[in-house]
Amino acid sequence: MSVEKRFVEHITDREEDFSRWYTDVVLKAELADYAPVRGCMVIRPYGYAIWERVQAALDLRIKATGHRNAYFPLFIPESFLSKEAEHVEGFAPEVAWITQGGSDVLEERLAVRPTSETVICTMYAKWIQSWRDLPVLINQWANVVRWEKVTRPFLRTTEFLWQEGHTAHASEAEAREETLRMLEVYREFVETELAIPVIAGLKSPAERFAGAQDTYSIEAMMADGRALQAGTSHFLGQHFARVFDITFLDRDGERKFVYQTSWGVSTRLIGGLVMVHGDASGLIIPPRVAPVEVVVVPIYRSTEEKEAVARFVAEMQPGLCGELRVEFDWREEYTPGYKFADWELRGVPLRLEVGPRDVRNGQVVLVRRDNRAKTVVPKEGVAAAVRDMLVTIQQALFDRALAFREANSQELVRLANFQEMMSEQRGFVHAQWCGDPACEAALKELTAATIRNLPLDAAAPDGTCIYCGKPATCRVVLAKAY
RNA sequence: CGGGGAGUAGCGCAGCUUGGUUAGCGCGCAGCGUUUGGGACGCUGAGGUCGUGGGUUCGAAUCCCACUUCCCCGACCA
Repeated sequence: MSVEKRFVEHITDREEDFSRWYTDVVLKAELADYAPVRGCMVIRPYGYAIWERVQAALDLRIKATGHRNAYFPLFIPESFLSKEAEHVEGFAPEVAWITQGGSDVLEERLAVRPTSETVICTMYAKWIQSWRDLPVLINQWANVVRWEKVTRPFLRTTEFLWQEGHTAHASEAEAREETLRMLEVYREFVETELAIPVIAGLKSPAERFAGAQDTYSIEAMMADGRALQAGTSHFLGQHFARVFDITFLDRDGERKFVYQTSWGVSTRLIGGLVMVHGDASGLIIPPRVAPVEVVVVPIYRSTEEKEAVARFVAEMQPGLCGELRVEFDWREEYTPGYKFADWELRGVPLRLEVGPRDVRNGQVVLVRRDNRAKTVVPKEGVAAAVRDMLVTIQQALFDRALAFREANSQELVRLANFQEMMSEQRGFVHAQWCGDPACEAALKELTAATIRNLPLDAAAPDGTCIYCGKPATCRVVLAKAY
């Protein structure tokens, strides 16, 4: 029996059934639970604590790039949504409608926002008069509703939490710069805080956001080799400005339409976190977003031992608690072994064991969640050792995820090899493309994989389209996606 | 939205084919005692509108119809 198997009793085997493993972990680690409403979930305190850390870390970056938070209404009049044809068409199938308020049937239906472009644009038209009013850099943290047919906790739920940034600029260049700036903020944020390596790139026209001129995304590889879109940033051009009449008087005395962007990441990131770092024992949370960084598990038999351990822990406590998120597990009803498994399931990155032996030797045992490596450290150096180790774990998780992605990525030029790869195993395929949507659609039909994006850091194309064999115009990453 | 599977105690399941007394089992939960360095053990105990609604029947967890929710595989989306 493998080490993993010996330690795990209640979770579906990850290799056997990845989907069930995912659901088991989300439920058993108490990140979320199914709500009594179709497609909806309850984010439980532990899961919400992760979201709060994600929010805090991202909000800091959003503000550092000059944006401010605001809040727009949940309800959007139907007429607003209908104004931009492409936009409505894109969202129509998944909009929830309010037709009645109290006992009165509404004259105009209200959409529960699937995204807020239309309300925000309506307000921007009112607020923007002069070039002096630009740029407008606003972000909102909100819930949105999309009536999805198939739902899964965190990955796709009817209602989800996200942040949506909406900006307006005087020039195209400035708006394009903003679009890429925020994409880069997402890339850095996801890689630094969530330890998830991503590929930043341009979406193909077929995968573009409804109403956008260009859509960019960051794409991550899950442990089953499938891709997860972890964030998007859109250059909206003047589409919405024209429809919602957002104009300003420029320095040259001319009235012009603004250029806009929008960008967002959602609670889906938590699903990604689970699927990238988790293992057979459950969750592994990168230290920087972990609600609990270190769990202290005391070990004792007799009352005397318990008291000795308690004194020992109390002496360490000031050094630990100052800047670390620490949990002390003094529960009487569970054995240490149970607690080990319990906190591993919850993904706490570092465990600190203190038993009679450690008290005698003036030491503690540190156990890493990611590789279960044990280190004995003297009591005096505990806080420093813990801090160091958390940094190490954060990096190790990123490195492991990156190595996994590379091991499951291939550069392919022949269609047959692509089909073979997608049928036997999953992963990312780097290939070249002629840019014809017909080839893209045919590839999807053939392999179930889609063009995830056109990586920004890719070299210039120098070959032929993997499907039609004509000269390629770009390099793409293909994968089956969530 | 199409195809398949499922809903019985907090969780995992049996019972249903062939309707018939108080609907079982394991884990978990509560109390007490012994335990505690990788998911401890004993004893005692609590816990169920059998997903919801309707129908058939003297009688339904079991048979029939509708609805609903979840899971898996596809088509659509963050």
